[in-house]
Amino acid sequence: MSSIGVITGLTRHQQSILRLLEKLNFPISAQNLYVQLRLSNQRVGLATIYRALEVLKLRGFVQSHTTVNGESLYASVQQHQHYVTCLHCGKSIPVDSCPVCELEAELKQSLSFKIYYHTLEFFGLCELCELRC
Amino acid sequence: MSSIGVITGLTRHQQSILRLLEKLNFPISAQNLYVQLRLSNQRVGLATIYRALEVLKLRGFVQSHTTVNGESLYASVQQHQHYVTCLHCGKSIPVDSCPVCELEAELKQSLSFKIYYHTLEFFGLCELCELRC
DNA sequence: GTTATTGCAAACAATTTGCACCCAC
DNA sequence: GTGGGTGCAAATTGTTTGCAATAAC
Repeated sequence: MSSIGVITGLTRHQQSILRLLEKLNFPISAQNLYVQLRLSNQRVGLATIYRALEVLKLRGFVQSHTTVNGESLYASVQQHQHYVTCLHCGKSIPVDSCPVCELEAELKQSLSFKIYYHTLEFFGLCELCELRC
Repeated sequence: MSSIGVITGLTRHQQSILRLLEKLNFPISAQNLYVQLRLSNQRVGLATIYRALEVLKLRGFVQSHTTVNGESLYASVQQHQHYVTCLHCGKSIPVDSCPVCELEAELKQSLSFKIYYHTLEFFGLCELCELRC
């Protein structure tokens, strides 16, 4: 399901942030989103971005996770991409397959929760850091 | 693999924090760990706890994730427990099965990363919040 | 006109850092 | 004694809040 196109009940900033996240194919921080939007000459405040991301998360359009250095990264749930991340240097590489979707379908049946999406991430050490540690 | 018992190269606080996390069967915040340790009359500073958790994460003994309200929770990787979490109220319920371990084994073979553990979480709305939203 | 949204700056809170002290070896 | 480990307090930083100005309808 693509969310591209106008979605009712979203403000203009919420719309443009969602568009941008859907266009990007990698997770991005709020601060970085702020820079991007200002560069494309949109007059927007950082607080608005945080408020918009909050709403988009609550509505199930956007997901976030926290990096090794404590920063939150945001991405469209459409991306549905998983990563292997190095605990030491933070380097991430994408993982192609996802064994979770089947289970997700089951849970949607069996639980009273309405499930929007899932996150899956592998952690370890990359080749370089393994040598260094 | 149980880590209970003395692990070489860990300081006393790192040891006791790891023990505590292994004894608890739920994720806990650093601040909360601080309270717990002080209650069991250990003289320890909050900074030490953050430093210890950092080391334990780097060594692959402990994993963390961020709650809906931006707080980091820490858990022993032994727990290997996944959750469905409500985006609105933050309520979490555990998920029994895990379809990921097989893929993890594959990745360990095919990637140059040394993988310690994975995180998997489902997000959505619980029954109550779905009605309220 | 009325109401929700926004930008800005100030406030907040979790986490990190600096540094003197302490403990282990 | 020497080195790393530690507690405390101060500093930092990502995020949130208060509020007047602005946009939406």
